[in-house]
Amino acid sequence: MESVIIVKYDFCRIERKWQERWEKDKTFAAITGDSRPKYYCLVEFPYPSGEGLHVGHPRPYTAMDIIARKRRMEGYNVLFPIGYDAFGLPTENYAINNHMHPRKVTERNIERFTSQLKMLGYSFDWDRCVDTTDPKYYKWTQWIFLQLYKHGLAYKSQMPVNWCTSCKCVLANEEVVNGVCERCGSEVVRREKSQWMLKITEYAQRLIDDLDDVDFIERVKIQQRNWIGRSIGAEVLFSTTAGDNMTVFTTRPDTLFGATYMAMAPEHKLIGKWAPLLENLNEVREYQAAAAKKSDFERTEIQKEKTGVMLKGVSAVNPVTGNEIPIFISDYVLASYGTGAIMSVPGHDSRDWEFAKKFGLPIVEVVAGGDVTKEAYTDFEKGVMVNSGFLNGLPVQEAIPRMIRWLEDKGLGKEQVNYKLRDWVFSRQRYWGEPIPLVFCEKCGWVPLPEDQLPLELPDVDSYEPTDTGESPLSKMSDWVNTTCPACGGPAKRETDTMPQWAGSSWYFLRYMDPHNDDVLVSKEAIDYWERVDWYNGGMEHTTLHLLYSRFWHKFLYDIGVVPTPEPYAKRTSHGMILGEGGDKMSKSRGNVVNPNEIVEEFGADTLRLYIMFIGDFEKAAPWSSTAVKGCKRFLDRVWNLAESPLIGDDYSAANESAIHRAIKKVGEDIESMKFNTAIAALMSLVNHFYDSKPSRGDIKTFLALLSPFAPHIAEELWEIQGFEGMACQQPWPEYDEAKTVEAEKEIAVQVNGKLRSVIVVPVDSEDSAVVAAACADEKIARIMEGKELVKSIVVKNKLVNLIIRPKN
RNA sequence: GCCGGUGUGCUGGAAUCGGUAGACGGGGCGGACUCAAAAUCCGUUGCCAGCAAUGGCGUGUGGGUUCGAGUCCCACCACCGGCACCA
Repeated sequence: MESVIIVKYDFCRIERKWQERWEKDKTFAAITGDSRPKYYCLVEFPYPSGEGLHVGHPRPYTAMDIIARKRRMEGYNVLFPIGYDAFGLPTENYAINNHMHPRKVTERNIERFTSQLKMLGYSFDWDRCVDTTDPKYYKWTQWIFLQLYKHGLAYKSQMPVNWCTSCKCVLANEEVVNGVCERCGSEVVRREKSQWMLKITEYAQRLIDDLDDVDFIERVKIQQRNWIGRSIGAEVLFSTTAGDNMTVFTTRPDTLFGATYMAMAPEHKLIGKWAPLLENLNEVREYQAAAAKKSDFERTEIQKEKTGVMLKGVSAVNPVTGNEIPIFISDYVLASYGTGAIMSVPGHDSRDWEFAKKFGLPIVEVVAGGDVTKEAYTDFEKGVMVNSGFLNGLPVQEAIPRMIRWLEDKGLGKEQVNYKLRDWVFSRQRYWGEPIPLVFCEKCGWVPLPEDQLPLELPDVDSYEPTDTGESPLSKMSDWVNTTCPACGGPAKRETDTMPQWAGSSWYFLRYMDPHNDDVLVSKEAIDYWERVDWYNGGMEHTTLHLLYSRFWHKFLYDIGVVPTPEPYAKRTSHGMILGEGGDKMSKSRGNVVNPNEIVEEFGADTLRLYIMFIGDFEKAAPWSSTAVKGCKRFLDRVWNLAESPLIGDDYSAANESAIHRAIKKVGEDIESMKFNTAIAALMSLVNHFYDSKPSRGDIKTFLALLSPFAPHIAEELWEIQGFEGMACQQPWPEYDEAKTVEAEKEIAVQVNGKLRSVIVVPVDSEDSAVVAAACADEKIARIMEGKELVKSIVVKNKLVNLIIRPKN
C-alpha cells in the first residue's frame, strides 16, 4: 500500500474546546423526572488529598464514564455525579503542620481536584457536585445520626477500643488491618473509652441475606459474608460450684460429652463476682492485668503459646456427663465474641488440644475418625459419635440437632447464631469531622438537638492538635461546649467527639439525586425517580468499610421510610490497582508515582483515558508503562490522519461492512462486561482494517460513535470536521446485524489425529462432508494420508476438522 | 490455618461452549525516508533443529478424561489479596 504520513493532531486545543462546549451546553445534565428511562452510574467520590489526582483515580472514573456515555447514546437519562469526601485526618494533619484552617486546605484541594477531573473530560453533571464538609451537606449526615439515635441504634458505651497511637484517635474494627492503623500504619493499642456506637450488628442477618438480591461481583459478596461471619451453634448452660451458671457458645454441641474444661476471657464478669471464692486470686489478678496491657495484635498472635490460669475454688459441671471440670481464664478466649466463655473440647478443637496438652488436661475422643492422642480431630463432614451416651453411633451432622433438642428439653441451652461483626465505633477524637449533635445534661442525660437547630456547625478552634488524653480538640472550646439542654433548659455540655470519615460517604449517593434541597435530605420526587444506584464501581479496599456501612445506613433509611429500596446499589463491580512501573505499589516513598497532568500535557487526555483502559484486565492490578502509553497516542494519530480529510459515501463500504458490524458487536459487549482492553483492541483492529481498505464517510461515522465513549474529544472534533449533525456523544449507539458479522468464507483448521497440519478456506456454513472432502483434497493432507485410511472425522462448524487416520491393513 | 484470586512469548495482556495458543499494544531486529536523529511507513519477531520445504517442543509442576485440554478432573508448587485464637 502507499505510504501514509501521519499528521499529529493538536489535542491540547481540541480537548479544551470540547470541555468548554460541554460545560457551557450542560451536555451531561441529569434531569429529574425526564421521560427517558433513568440510569444512575456511580464512582466512589475522591478524598481531595493535598497530592492531587493520581493515575489510579482515572481507572474507575474512565470506566464508568464510558458506561455513562454509552447509556446516554442508548437513550437513557443518565445521572453520573461526582463530589468530595473531604472530612478526614490527612487534611487535618496538613492543617496542623502548616497552620492553615482545614476549611481552607479543603477548598484548595477541591479546586485542584476539580480542574484535574475536568481536564480528563468526564461527563459528570457538575451542578450536582457535593462536599461532605459543607454544612448544608453535613446537616443531613447529622440528621441521619439523630434518627439512628432516636431509633436506639446509636448508643454510648464504655468499652475497650482500638486506639491509634499516631492519629491519637479511636478506630473502628474495620479500620484496623494486621494490628495497625489502616490509614497511617501506626501501632494500635487497646484503651477503655466511652464511645458512640452504631448497632450495625442488628442488621447483620439482613446484610447477608440481601446480598442474594443484588448483582455484586462474587468476591465482594464473599468478603462481606466472611466479614460478617455468621455461625450457627448452640448456647449451653453450665452450672458451677459457685452457684452461678456459665453460658457458652459452641458450634459443636455434638462434642459436649468431650468438654473436659472451661475457659473464659480474662475480662469475664463472673471472675469479679467469684473473687472471694478464689484460692489463687493474686495469680488470677496478675493474669488479668497482663492481658489488659497487651494490644489486640499481641493477644491474637497465632504462633504464640497458649497461656492461662486455673480458677482454684470454683469449677463447672458438664451437663451431660455430670463431671466436675476445671475453669481457666485464658486470653485465647475473646471477651467480645459469643458469651466470652467457651466449653473446651480438646479432642476436637486444635486450640483446646494445645491448651490441654500444656496443662495436662484430659483429652476425650467423642468423634471417631482421627487419633486424638496426636492431634485434634476437627472434621465434621465425616465422623461418628463415640463415648457420647445417647449420641453414640450418630454421624456428626445428625448429632448436632439431636444435642440441641436435648438441651432445649432440659432447659440447658438453645440453638444460637453468632456473628463476628461488631458494632461500629463511631466517635473520633479529632476536629475535622461532623460534630455529633447531642448534648449531655446532668438531669436529662443525653439529649438530641432539635432538628431545626441542624446543622450543628464546627466552631473555629485555636488548635486542631489532637491530645494524648483522648479528648477532642473541640473539648477546649468552652464557649461552644457549654450550652443549654434542649429538654429542660438547664446547663448542658455538647458532645465533643466528631463522626468518622465514613459517615458522610454512607449516604452521599442519595444527595446527588437532589443536592440543593434545604428542606429534606432528598425529595420524594427525586428518590422516586432515581430510586437507587444502577451501577456502582469502586475499590475492593472498601468492601468491609464504606460498602458495608452504606448498605447498613440505607437499610435503616429504608426502615424509616426515607428511601424506597432496601439496597442502595443494584450492581457493584471493582477495579484493580494501578501499580508503578516495576510492579510495586505506587507510593511517594518509592518515588514511582505518575502524575496524570504530565501525561495529559505530553499526550492528551484522550490518550490517557485510552491507555488506562487498555493497560490490562480491568479487575486486576496492572503496572504502569511509560513506553506503552505511546501506542495509544499512535493509534489516535492514525485515527486523526484517517478522518480529518474529506471522505465520500454515506453507506458502509463493501470492503469494511462486515468488519464494522463485528466491531459494533465486540465493542458493545466488551463495555458491558468491562473488558475495555479488548474493546479498544477491536477499535485498533478496525482502524488497521481501514488502512487496508479506505473507509467511506459512513464507515467513519460509525467508528467515531464507537470511539466517543473512550476518547470523546477527538471523536467530537472529527465528527464536526466530517460535518455530521449534532455531537458524537449524543448519537444513538450503533446497531449491528448479526448476519453481517460473519464473513463469506472461513479458514478451517485441518487436524490429523489431533495435530494441526493445514488450513483450508471454505464457504461459511459448509456441509460437514464438503469440509472433509476439501480437507482431504488439500495437498499437504493428501500427502499425509497416503497409505492411510480415514477412520473417523470430527467437524466443528466454521472452525476445524479433525481427521482420524490409521495405517491400512 | 481458613476464604478468594492468579500463573500464557522479551514485556502488558488476548483466546464464549473444550476446537488454528499468543489477538491488540509495548520492546527488539531488518529495511525505506533523512546529512543525521526523532517521528513516520514497510517487513519480521514463542522456543529448538534445518539453506529451505518441514519437523519437534510449548500456557507453573505431575498425573488423568477426550478425536482434541491454556480451558474439565485429581494431586502438588509459587505468588497476590482478604480474614485470622470468632470456639
